[in-house]
Formats: sequence, structure tokens, C-alpha cells
Amino acid sequence: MKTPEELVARFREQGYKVTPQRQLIFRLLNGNTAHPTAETLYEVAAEQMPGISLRTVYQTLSELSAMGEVQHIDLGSGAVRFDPNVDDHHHVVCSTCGVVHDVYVNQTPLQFEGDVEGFAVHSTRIVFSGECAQCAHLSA
Amino acid sequence: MKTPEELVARFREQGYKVTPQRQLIFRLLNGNTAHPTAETLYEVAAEQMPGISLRTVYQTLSELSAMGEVQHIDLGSGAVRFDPNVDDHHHVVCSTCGVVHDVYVNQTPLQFEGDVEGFAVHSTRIVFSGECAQCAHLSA
DNA sequence: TGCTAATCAACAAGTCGTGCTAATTAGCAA
DNA sequence: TTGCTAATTAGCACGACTTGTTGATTAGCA
Repeated sequence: MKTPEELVARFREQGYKVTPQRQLIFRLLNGNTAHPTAETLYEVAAEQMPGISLRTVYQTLSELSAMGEVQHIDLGSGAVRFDPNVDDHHHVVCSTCGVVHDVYVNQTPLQFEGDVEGFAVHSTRIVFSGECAQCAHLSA
Repeated sequence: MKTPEELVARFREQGYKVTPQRQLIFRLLNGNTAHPTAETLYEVAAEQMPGISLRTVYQTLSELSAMGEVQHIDLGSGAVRFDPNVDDHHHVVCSTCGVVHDVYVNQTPLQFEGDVEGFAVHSTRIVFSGECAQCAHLSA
């Protein structure tokens, strides 16, 4: 994701207004590795700006997603999560605590076999599920 | 997935009753490569057995999933899909028409890098998105 | 300054899936 | 064959997540 300052410029270029709400969300996402949902981001935002609406958070996240500034990750665990890391990366997910981390896989592009003649791959998503070190210690 | 006959035996072993509804669902899933949702499976089932309820379809699919006889695949595209193929395989999804096909990736297990010391991977899911040959022809 | 987008509250709706209840049906073990 | 009990059904509701709408207010920015 671009820096909050760069996003301000991009929003202006696109004719979007740079509101305090949007700027707050830019800052909360910047360098955020927690893979927050719209809801959790809203909670943090509301602490700093009481009165901000969940609707606005959803709205701004959609805009950022459409602009390619955040990744939209759906792990099938309820809510969609947002990732300001838009590098070509993948995810590991702890089945126990739900924590998500970014990982890099360098064997890509992957080869596959199957009844899919002529399929043009545009993107590949890889999710590793298992147990994180923390949870392994707790259960031991 | 096991054959309908084997599933009948497994259900009996587990103390589950073998009802016509369940048997119908077994047959509809057997060899099914369409990755149906509960809803689409229900529609087909209802043609052959008017009166079957969507509730029962959900119920039976949950049982099969819990028994490991079908895979539960969530592509983030709305409803969960079910796959009677429980081999170690992955999926390609056409972004245009939504069709899903099974594919096999032989480079697994994949290596990755990231801040995930001590993470124990239990499973890996790979989804290739893009455009299928059909859709490519239509848009050309 | 003024146009217009953005925000907000409040409410609704849509999708997917599950929970509940009460009545009926029917599998299957003894 | 009987009888216990699970399964099914209809019908309704709810919960989570997300988006739509409306109408009033605020405020960005040319």
C-alpha cells in the first residue's frame, strides 16, 4: 500500500475528497500486518474518531480495494480481511487462534495438471493452514 | 468420496440411518465434478424427490464433510461448494463464469519465507484464478 | 463562496447457513 | 412385528456479514 500521504494525493487525483475519516483509515492500514476485518478496523478507528460509521469504513476499504491499494482476503472464516501488503505474497493461517501472516513462495508460477485446457491463470492464491508456534506451546 | 454403497455402509456403522434422502445425495455427489453448492444440489435433488428439504441437504452435506467424504471449498464467491474429490488437489476458477475445476500440483509441499517461525502446516490450499477457454473464446 | 461529494443515522434487505419447534415418518435393532 | 429413536419436514427466526437507501448535515476543494 502507498503511504497515507501518497494515498491522499491519489484520492485527490481521482476526484475523491480527502476527508479526516479516510485519512484515519489510511493511517490505520499503513504498515498494518494484522489483516484486520472491516469491523476490527472500525473499532480501532472509533477510538480515535468517535462517530465514524462502520459504513464509511466499508466504503473506504472498497475504494482502496478497487484502487488496488489493499488486498481483499477471504479465508472463509466469516468476515473478509484486508491486507495493505499488495506484493505477490500468500498467507499462513493458524486454525486455532486465527492469526494470519504474510509469506512469500518463490516456486511460483506453479504448474498444474488437470482437465483445464486453455485456462489462462491471472492470479494464484495459496493458503497454508496449521498451528502457529504460540498455539503449539499452549496446547503442549 | 466413497461410492454410494460404501457410504451406506459407513452411515450404518456410525449409527446414522440410511434414508432415501441421504442415498439420493450420495448418488448426486458420486463422480460429480461440478463443485455444487448446497443450493444447486438441492435443486437437482428436488427434481428427483419433490419434498426433500434444503435443510436436509445442508444436514447431509455437513455429515459427509465431517466424515471427510466431501471437501468443503470456500472460494469467497458466496456459497460454499462441495467437492466429492478428496484427493490432495487444488482448484482453478474462472473469474468470468465461475466454473471450478480440480487440478493437481506436484511441487507440493511448497516452501515459504516469512515471519512464521515454528508454524506447523497441516494443509495447503491453492486457487488459480483466471479465464477459462470457453470464456476466452466468447470474449474474443 | 458554492457546488457537490462525503458522512451520518437509521433502517432495510439480501445471502448463506443454522437453530428451534412440533408433528410426522420411517430406519433398524431386538 | 414391534417399538425406540432418529430423520425429515414446514415454518419461522436469527445471526453474521455486507450493501442499499434515504434524507439531512457537513465539509472538501476548485
